[in-house]
Amino acid sequence: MSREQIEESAGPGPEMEIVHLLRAVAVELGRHSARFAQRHGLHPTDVRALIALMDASRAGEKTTAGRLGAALGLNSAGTTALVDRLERAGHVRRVRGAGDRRKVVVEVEQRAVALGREHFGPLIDHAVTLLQGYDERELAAIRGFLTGVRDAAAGEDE
Amino acid sequence: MSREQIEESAGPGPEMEIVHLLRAVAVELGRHSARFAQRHGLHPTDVRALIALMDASRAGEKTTAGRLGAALGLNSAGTTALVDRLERAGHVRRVRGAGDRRKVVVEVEQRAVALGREHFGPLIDHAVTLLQGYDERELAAIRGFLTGVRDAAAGEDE
DNA sequence: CCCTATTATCTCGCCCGACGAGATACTTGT
DNA sequence: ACAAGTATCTCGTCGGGCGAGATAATAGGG
Repeated sequence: MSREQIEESAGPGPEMEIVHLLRAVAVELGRHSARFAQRHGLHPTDVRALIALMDASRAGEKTTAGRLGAALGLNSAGTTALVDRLERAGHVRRVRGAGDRRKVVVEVEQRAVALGREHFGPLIDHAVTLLQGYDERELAAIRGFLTGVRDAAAGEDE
Repeated sequence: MSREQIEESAGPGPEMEIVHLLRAVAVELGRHSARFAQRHGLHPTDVRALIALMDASRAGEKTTAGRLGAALGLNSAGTTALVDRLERAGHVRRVRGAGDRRKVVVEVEQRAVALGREHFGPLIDHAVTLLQGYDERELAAIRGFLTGVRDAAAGEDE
């Protein structure tokens, strides 16, 4: 076992402190989403779905029911139930595919976007303000670290 | 509306890019935990419980069933079921409280710690290696940003 | 020291999100 | 036009989490 590995597991080195900090951030962001969910009578999966839909929308892509379910790791039955819930709550609407009429495109209602902005806006503003206090090199470090961790977490297996 | 706010909502400014990056990191860390869960036949809640138990253990604290449930937002029935599952799978053991015999202390089995290290170790090593490439000022920026976001996400409401 | 109030956990019955299997509707290739 | 393939939906079931209440142990007033 190398010296570094011993330090990782045994002592709170300066790097490990940041690793735990990042985990804490992930946990708190999760809690923050959960509060949004509970406040609007949604389930965690519903929030994940809305976020996925808005991400796709921002990238200019249409999201079908199947693609949404796949992104969330649900099977077709669960996907139908999910879209049913979101539609019943007025957060999305089903639109039959124009070219391929088997498909169902799920579109986010403006009302849901507004609710999301209302809840996550202050936190985003706060983060942006924080970032405005750093210079280019510091921003590059933050960006580089986050990118590295994201890619490592995403690609590590399978 | 100020110039900054227009940029936040409308355009992908340099700050918003990092904000989305942070969210992506949170999502990927969640997926990574989910893979660990599925691989060992656990539910997301079980993983959260193990992490909470190990955090407490690292801080030298004994965790009772009640405290564990409160940390996860479960009621007593759910907590009992959770500890039942973890105990049946051999990840924890129940120990009757020494001083107060009503309490049940939940202790993590070494086997579970080893499984966790096996799964999360490589990712942690990768993050530590990344961090070793930055100087003090860059590390301070990363630490400062993460701390700020964590506190904002945790304290924003209620 | 006993009796009541309080605390910690567990048991029981229910709800509902997610799954597997299969039905239905539409499209594509021959 | 027909068979094979694809996208979504329906039905029955499983299981995590909840509310209500039972049980066991501690703490406090008389």
